[in-house]
Amino acid sequence: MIGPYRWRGPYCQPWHHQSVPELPEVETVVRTLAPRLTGRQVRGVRFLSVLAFRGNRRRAATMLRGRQIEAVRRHGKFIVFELGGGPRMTIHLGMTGSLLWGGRPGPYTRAVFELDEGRLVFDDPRQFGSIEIGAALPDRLARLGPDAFEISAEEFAARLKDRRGRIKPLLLNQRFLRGLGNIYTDEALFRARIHPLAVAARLSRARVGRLHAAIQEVLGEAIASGGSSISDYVDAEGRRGWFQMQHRVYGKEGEPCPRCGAPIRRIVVAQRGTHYCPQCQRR
DNA sequence: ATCTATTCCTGGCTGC
DNA sequence: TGCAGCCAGGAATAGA
Repeated sequence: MIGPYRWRGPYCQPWHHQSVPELPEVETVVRTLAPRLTGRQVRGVRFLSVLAFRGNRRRAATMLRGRQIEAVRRHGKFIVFELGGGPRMTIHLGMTGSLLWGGRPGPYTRAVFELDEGRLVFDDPRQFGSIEIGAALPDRLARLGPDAFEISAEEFAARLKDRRGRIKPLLLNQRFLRGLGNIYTDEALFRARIHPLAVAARLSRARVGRLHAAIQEVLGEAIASGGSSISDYVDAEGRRGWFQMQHRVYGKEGEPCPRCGAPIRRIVVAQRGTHYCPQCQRR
């Protein structure tokens, strides 16, 4: 992995030091890649794994060949490639996906895009990521909720108002709000001092406001720390920016809460490891 | 609407 | 030391 660590595959550190690509990581990838990819022409595509692309790979390669990349943007956790005169392509990084500009294909490379200038390599050891092309795509993207980093406090409150589910599963639901994943959800709930199992509709106006602010704060800080090392990010060396965010609760079970000192607790919510301070985040 | 369980995958960790 | 088994989770899906 990255920074002070030598590349020995993506799992040199325990999980709680790992950043799964969520909104800020995808945003960083897009900001890095957009200026390099925009205007480039796809010369050819190789899919090195059956799982990387669900569908007819040969047809997909034909559809992509010769297309110009007109724009690269983020939609929630999806990376959207606007291709001239053709359907869109999306890449989702899943759990362990990464896109490397000019990278060399390695043991976990699932797809290689050869461009008129340069090359884009999609690595994904666990293969939870996916590449999609086709007509159904705009629909699928449109079904997602508003962007977690763009939604206003008013709209956020309005959307929460009649939801009877627990707050954490709701925040993870991409059709409710797009972009948050397990880690930043825990971090935002901690900052807002809200219990992950609190019923969404029953949160006070003040708490909803705090939660909205906490989400913006956490995502903003993470993007800023990712952005600060963008130039490093691009060389195959890595994802340094992804690890600069300091987690306060995620992966810190048993460690003292940075606010009150009580030991951080870990429970399972919606089949996800969930970290919170039982003292600061009351039900 | 909301909840739970299951599936996909693999490296690293645990425990015997 | 070796190795089986478990664990992590984004998202789709099925079923309650």
